[in-house]
Amino acid sequence: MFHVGGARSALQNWIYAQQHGGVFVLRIEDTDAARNRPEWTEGILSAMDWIGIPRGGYEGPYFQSSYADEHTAAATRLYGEGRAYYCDCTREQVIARTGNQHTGYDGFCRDRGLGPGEGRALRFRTPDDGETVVVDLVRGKPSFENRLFEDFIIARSDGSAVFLLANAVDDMSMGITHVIRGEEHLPNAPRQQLLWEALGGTPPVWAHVPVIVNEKRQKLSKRRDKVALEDYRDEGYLAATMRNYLMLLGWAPSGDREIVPWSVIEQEYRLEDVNHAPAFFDVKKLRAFNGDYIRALSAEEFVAACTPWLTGTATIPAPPWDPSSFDPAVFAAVAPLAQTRIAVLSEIVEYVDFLFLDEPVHDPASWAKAMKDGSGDILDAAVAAFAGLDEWAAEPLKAALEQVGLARGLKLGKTQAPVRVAVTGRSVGLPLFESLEALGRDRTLARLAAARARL
RNA sequence: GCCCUCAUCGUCUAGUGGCCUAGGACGCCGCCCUUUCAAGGCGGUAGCACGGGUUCGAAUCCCGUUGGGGGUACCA
Repeated sequence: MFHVGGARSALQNWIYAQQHGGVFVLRIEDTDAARNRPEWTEGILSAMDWIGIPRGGYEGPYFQSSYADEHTAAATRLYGEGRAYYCDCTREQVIARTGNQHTGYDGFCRDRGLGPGEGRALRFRTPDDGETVVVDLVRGKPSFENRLFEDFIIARSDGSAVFLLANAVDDMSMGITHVIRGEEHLPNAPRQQLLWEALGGTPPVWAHVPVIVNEKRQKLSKRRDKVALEDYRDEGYLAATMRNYLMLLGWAPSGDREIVPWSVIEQEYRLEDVNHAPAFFDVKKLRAFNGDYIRALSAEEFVAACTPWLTGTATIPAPPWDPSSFDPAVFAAVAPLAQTRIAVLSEIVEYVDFLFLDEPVHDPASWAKAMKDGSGDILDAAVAAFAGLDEWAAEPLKAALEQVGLARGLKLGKTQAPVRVAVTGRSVGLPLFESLEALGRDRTLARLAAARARL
């Protein structure tokens, strides 16, 4: 699962590295073994590749868990230098002493001189005064009062390092100069910076980008929101749409433009220009963008783009028809008509299913609406008119049905309704006569007759 | 609670003291086109959170209020 917020961060890192001749380093932060699976990495890499960050285009992936020895060594060093101390307090004991769940650690073990041992975690001795100023590309120079930091844990009682320490150590050894990530990490920046300094390094430049929120203005969460990039991909959002839209959250290219080639974004994107407020992930707008991107495809590209939904893949469900009855030529003939009608690729199936199914799926509401009195007469007349056609093509079919309507004082819009439902099963769909042409004479006539019999 | 942070149409944004009677996009509404539905064309709706300053002049600068978001784990 690759979170859309993560995708946005990756894109931002990728662009920043490109613009400054740097390299984007991908590190999988898997220090919490209980919450990580090696196989998840492949999903992330392929999702990144899909959205435009090719394998090989970055350094890594590195796995944080494989540097555990370095992390431990750093912890030991910090302890040896008196920058950290062991603590055997449980959370409950701390709360009992402070009487408050939110006040943080009270420094109880600071000067107890405890050595390593069972049930003892290592805490970093934070400065008692002064302030830590972080250089941040999007927010300027946020400063934090050191006395407000609790002595946070840097190594668990089993000796393993936690995120804060592991990151500082890895960032230093990997020569990280810029850390571009979500705003939720802003409070971590000064702590990590303190660690960098304690370890003798020069802290990086940070960039904390506002989070993406849902309609309730809460940070997009895996639990309640649709956040997996793969889900959007499988629904039929184009990669180009996705990366364009993601970069537009909190930022806009020059001029009154929104849908722009990736090259423009690569050229103009500036973290310094990113808005400071959280942005709502608006799927309606995403859809609209995707529709635009789909319409911009050439006929060939559109057909190719639809293929996964026409055949099914490991992650995209197979269409409702028998694979052997799918005819690429027939699809190619109607594809341009569908191109202006769908906003996500998965919708292609319902537009063309009548061509490949033995029987069209009859939508009850459409049937009820179209098959009113007089429809039997229209169906009969249509069968008669169509059957006598020399050439089975859209134009003559249209002319024939117009005649049927003319004889009854009906506009084409009215006359075509029962025919459409009889043949396609639905009251809305592709232009009717082109659909009939693609379906063929025999099947059209058979469906018309079958519908007539059902009345 | 405490710390950090933010605030332009419903939403995403343009705007960096006069070009703003605030521009674009999505959404929504209407009209045109039309074999359904789309697409397309045209038009409309709607906003500088509030209160004080500073200034000849403030959406733009300062202060406060209110409201939002993030963090506050032996998670990352």
